[in-house]
Amino acid sequence: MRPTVHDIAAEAGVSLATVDRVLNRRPGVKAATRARVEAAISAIGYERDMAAANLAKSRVYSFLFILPSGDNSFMRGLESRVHEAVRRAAVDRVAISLVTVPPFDAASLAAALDAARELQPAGVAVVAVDAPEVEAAAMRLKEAGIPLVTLVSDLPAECRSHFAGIDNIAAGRTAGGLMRRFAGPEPGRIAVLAGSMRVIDHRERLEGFRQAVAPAGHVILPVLEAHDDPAAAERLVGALLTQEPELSGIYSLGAGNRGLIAALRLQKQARPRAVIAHELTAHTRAALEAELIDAVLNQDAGHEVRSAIRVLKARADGVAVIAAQERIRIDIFLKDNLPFAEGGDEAPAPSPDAA
Amino acid sequence: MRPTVHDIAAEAGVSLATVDRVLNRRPGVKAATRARVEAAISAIGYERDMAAANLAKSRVYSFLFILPSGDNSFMRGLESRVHEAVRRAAVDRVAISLVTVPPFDAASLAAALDAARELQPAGVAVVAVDAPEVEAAAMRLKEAGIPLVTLVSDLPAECRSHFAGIDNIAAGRTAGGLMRRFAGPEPGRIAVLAGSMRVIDHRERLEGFRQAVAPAGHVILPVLEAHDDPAAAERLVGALLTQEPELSGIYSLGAGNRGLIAALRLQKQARPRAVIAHELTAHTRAALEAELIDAVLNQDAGHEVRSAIRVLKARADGVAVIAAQERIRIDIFLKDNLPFAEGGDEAPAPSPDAA
DNA sequence: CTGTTAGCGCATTCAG
DNA sequence: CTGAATGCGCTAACAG
Repeated sequence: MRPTVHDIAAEAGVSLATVDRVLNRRPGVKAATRARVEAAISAIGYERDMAAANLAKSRVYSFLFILPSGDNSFMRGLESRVHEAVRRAAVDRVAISLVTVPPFDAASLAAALDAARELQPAGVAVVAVDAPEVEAAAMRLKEAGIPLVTLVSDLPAECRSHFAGIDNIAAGRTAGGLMRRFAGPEPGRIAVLAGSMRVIDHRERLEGFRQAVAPAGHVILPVLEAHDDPAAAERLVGALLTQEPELSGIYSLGAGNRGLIAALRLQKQARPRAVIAHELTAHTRAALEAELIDAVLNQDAGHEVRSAIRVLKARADGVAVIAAQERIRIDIFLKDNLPFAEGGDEAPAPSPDAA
Repeated sequence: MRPTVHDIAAEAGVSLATVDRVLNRRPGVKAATRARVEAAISAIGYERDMAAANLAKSRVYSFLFILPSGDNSFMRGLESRVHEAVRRAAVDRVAISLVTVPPFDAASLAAALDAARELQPAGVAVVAVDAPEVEAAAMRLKEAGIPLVTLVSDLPAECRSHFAGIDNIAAGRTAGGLMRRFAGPEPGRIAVLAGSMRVIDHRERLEGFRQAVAPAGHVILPVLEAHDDPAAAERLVGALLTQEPELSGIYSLGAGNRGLIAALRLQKQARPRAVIAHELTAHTRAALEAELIDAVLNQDAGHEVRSAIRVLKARADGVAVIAAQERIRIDIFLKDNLPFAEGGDEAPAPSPDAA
C-alpha cells in the first residue's frame, strides 16, 4: 500500500489538516512543524494521489483553446480535433472552451489572450502569431500564473511554458533530404512555394530546406509567395511550369496546396520529378494517391491537441510530463504508408469485469 | 455538475446499493427494479467517475509484459521503455511486472502465457511468436477473461484483443516506395536482407516491398537470411557487395543491422545507391549520420508500451480508446529528421497552485 | 497556529 | 431482494 496522508500525520505527530497545509504550501504552519512534516513526507516516500485530491476538490481543469478562423484545411482539421477532445474531456474533469480569431491578426490575438486572462482558466493553448503585442499579452498571462502552450506556431521560449508543434527547421531539412534523393543525382532547378515569409514557421522551413539542398548543387528559384491562397498558388505554379519545363522539384512549405495540386493536374506531362508538400489533408492525400505529389510532411493535429491538454494539466498540477510522448513527430507520408482516413474512436465490447 | 449515483437513486426511487448492483451487473436485483434503475441512468445521462470508483475499490491494475530475451537492440530498447513505464505506473494505480522468455521459442512463450493466467493479472502484453501452441495459450487467456495485447509482433485477430504495432505490409511498401525513388529511374538489382522468413513480420514486409518495387522493373535478388545475427549479416552482405558491384539498393527488413553496417563501412566505395533498414537504434542512428544508410523505418517502442497499457486499462474498464492515439505510426527517419537521443522525462517547475 | 469533522463519488460490508 | 452505514485518500470549512 502506498503511504497516505494519515501515515505522514502519524509519522510527524500532527493532524491531517496540518499535513494538508504543508502539502499545498498554505500559510499558517510554524516553520518547525512544517520541517517535521516535510521530513516525514520524504522519509516515508509519500506521493500524493491526484485522483483522490481532485475528487475531494471537485476540481475541474478549465482550458481555453484559441485558433485562427478562415478556411485553411489544416486549421479546420485542428479545430475538429479540439472538438473531439471537448467531447472526451468531461471524464477527465477538464472543461475546454474554444474561440477563434482572424488569422495572422496580431491585435485580435492579443485581445483574445487578454480576454482569456480575465476568465482565469487553468491553462491556455494558442496557435501563435509572433508579434510584439502577442508576446506582451503572453507575458501578462505568465504573470497571472496561467500556463500557456503554443500550438503549431511558436512564440519565443520565455513567453510560453511549452510548444506543441514540430521543429520547422528540421522539417525543412527533411524536405530537402527527400528532394535531393527524389530529384536524382544531377543538379537541377527547384521551386519553393510559400505562404508568407512573414510567418516564422515558413522562414524556418525554408532555412532548413536550403541547408539540405544547397550542398547538392541544386538551384533554388526565387520563392513564390501565395499567401496560403489556393487561387494565387494555382496561378503562380501554372506560370512556373510553363516557364521552367526542366524543373526538377517543387517544395510547397505553406498552405494553399489545393492550388498547387490543381496546377499540377492541368499540366501532368510537365510534372517535375519531385513534389513535396506539408500537412496531410483531404487534398494532399488525394494528390499523393494520384501521384501528383510524392511526399507529404505532416504534423499530427490530434497528437498536438492531446499533448497540449496533457501538458497544461501537468503544469497545473506541477508534475512532470513524459518528454518522449510530447515530442511532435515530423511524419513523412508517401502513398505507401497513408493511414486509414480519419475515423472516430473505437467501440469496444464493454466487458463486465475482468480481474 | 455531472450526475452521480445519488441522482440515479433519487430518480429511480431506490438506494445507492441497488444502483451500484445494476451498475456493476451484479445479481440480486428484481428485473423490474433493474429496469427502473437503467431507465434512470440513461434518462439523466449518467457516466461513472472511474477515478472515484477506483479510489473506493483501492483498485490496482496488474499487468504483465512478456518480452523476448537476447541481445536484439530493439527488444532491449523496448524492455527499457517497459521499465520506464513501471516507474511511472504507481501513480496511475497500475502495477506492471515483466518477464522474458527465449526469443522465437514458442514452447517457452506458451508456458509463460499459461503461467501468467495463473497469476490472474488484469491484462497481459506480449511480443508474440505465431505458433499453434502460442495461439492455444492465448485462447486460454481469453477464456479466462484476461485481455491480451500483442506488442510489435502479432497473432491472429481472434487470439488477442489488440495489436500494438505497425502494419508490416505497409512498412514493406513504404520501404519499396523509398527504394524506387532513391535508386533512380532506371531498373536495377536490389538485395533483401531478412532475419528469418519464418517470422510473419518479415514475410509481410517482404510482400509489401515486392508490391512497391516490382512495378518499377527492378530485380529483387534471392533473399539473404541472416537470422538476426550480426556476424552472419556481415558475411552475407560482404559477399554480396563484391559479387554485385552494380547493386542499386539493399533493404534490411529484420534485425542484425550491426553486421550490415560493418560490411558497408568496409566497402564504402561499393555502396549501393539506396540502403534502407528497420528500427532506429544506436547503430542505425550512427549509420544514418555517417550516410551509410539512407533511411530507417521505425516503430516507436515507447509509444507501443504506453499504448499497450492504455488499451489494457480501457479493456479492463470496458471503455473505448482513442483509435487515432493507439495507431502506431511507421516512422521514416532520414539523417535530417532524427529526434534527439533518447532522454528522460522533463522536469517542470512545480507551480504552487494555478487556478 | 493546530486539530476535528464532514464530505467528494463510489463500492461494500452487514442488517433488514 | 433491498437499504443504511462505513471508508478509499484527500480537501475544506470550522472550531479550539
